[in-house]
Amino acid sequence: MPRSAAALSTLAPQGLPRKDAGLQERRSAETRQVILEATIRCLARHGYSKTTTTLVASEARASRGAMLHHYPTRQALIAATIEYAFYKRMKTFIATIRSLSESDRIERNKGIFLELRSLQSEEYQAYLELHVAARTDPELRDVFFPRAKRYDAVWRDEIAKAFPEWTELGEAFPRACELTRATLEGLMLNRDIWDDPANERVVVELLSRILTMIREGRIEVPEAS
Amino acid sequence: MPRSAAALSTLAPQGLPRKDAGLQERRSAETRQVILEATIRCLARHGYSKTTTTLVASEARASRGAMLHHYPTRQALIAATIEYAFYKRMKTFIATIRSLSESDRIERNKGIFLELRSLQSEEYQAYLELHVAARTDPELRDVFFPRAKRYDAVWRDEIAKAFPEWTELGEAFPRACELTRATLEGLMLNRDIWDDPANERVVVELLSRILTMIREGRIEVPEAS
DNA sequence: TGTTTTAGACAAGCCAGACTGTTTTTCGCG
DNA sequence: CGCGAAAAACAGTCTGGCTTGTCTAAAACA
Repeated sequence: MPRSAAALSTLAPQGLPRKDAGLQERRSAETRQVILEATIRCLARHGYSKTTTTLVASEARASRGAMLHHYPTRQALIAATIEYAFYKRMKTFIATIRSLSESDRIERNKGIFLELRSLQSEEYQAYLELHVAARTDPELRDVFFPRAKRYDAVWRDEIAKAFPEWTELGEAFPRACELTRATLEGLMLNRDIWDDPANERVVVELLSRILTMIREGRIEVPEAS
Repeated sequence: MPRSAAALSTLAPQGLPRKDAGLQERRSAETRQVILEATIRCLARHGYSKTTTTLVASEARASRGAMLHHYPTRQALIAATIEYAFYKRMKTFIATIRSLSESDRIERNKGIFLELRSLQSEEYQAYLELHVAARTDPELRDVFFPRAKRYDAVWRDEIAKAFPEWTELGEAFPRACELTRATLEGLMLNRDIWDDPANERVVVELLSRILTMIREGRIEVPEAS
């Protein structure tokens, strides 16, 4: 199976548990994973600035010394978490997409609902925290945005593979994807404020109809000028 | 002119400069405004957690003592900034909407582009910082969300007044508004990552076409179940 | 034994809020 | 009109708490 350069498999995080490995290495990798999971939880629940090395260690039930052994600085911890969080979210998202029946995927646009669910995961919450923090924190900026752009490329690539029937639409497809993601992310962002599940469902349903109409050519997507 | 309970005028922030007032009160109000502007700048440029009282004071060219005189705690400062930032952004947005020609407003959906520009203001950047921080900071949460919900009501009310020709669509109009805002906010959120002005324009143009089709009844908006 | 992992203490730095002192404005009252 | 006290605005210091990264030492493992 030929893989594009931006495939998900090209960026599996390093240093995580593998079956084949000495006892020590396995133990070490396990600790690292526990720490990364704890970091995601802290980011999602307490925000970026309150995700201190102390808090992460306690959340991971590890000593601070142990943590700083695996991730010498907070930066290193955050960098590893960025990769881990994105990879984990993307992997389950893709897997779920692949498990859809053809009619669910094509006619009922179930992908939207999966994306919406993916945006509710702790991994995305953590990702959003990092994203917003990166806008104003120069150090984090350098760590976050290059990775975020790579992940975006992976996302587009995997989506294209998962929805082959859209490809004949050409540029209309990526634009539809951007529209979808922007809308869903915006919807999630305002969720606590609008606070109306019924209306939210209607908007998502509306988006679904719009996508169908785009696919059927009943809404024309403009070309870049 | 009868005003609805949620009109913008109902929540003009207190304690800001007025022409009629004693010298002391005027001076005081001026200082407060300078401080609030500085806070917005700090939030937009450095983020919530780095917006310290010290930084704000220096940005406002005021002493820390002066600042703590007007806003005894950081909480108080933030609360005042929330109100000020929203009011300021909303006011210029509404004013710009009102200045549109009828054809720009109705046929060309210029409102979308104004909203998009509004989302690029420092006031919105600050607002986003506060919003995201409020999700994880319990104290800020109590201060932010009640206000944010009030502002949302104001926004809906003012939009309804500014686009009278949509009202006959009934519930389709607020849903279209939510779709628009979600999409534009999501677009702004991903701006640094997607980083492609041409594509962004296309998506906005697509959104514009969608809105036109909704208004003309060519896209049916589902009802809440 | 030698290396990896875990544990915990320490110093340096920063921030919020409390505090004291200073200057400017207001206003009552002769 | 003008003087003096009260109040408001402004300035800057101090302390306690928290965080980070470093460092030493012990424990687990190969």
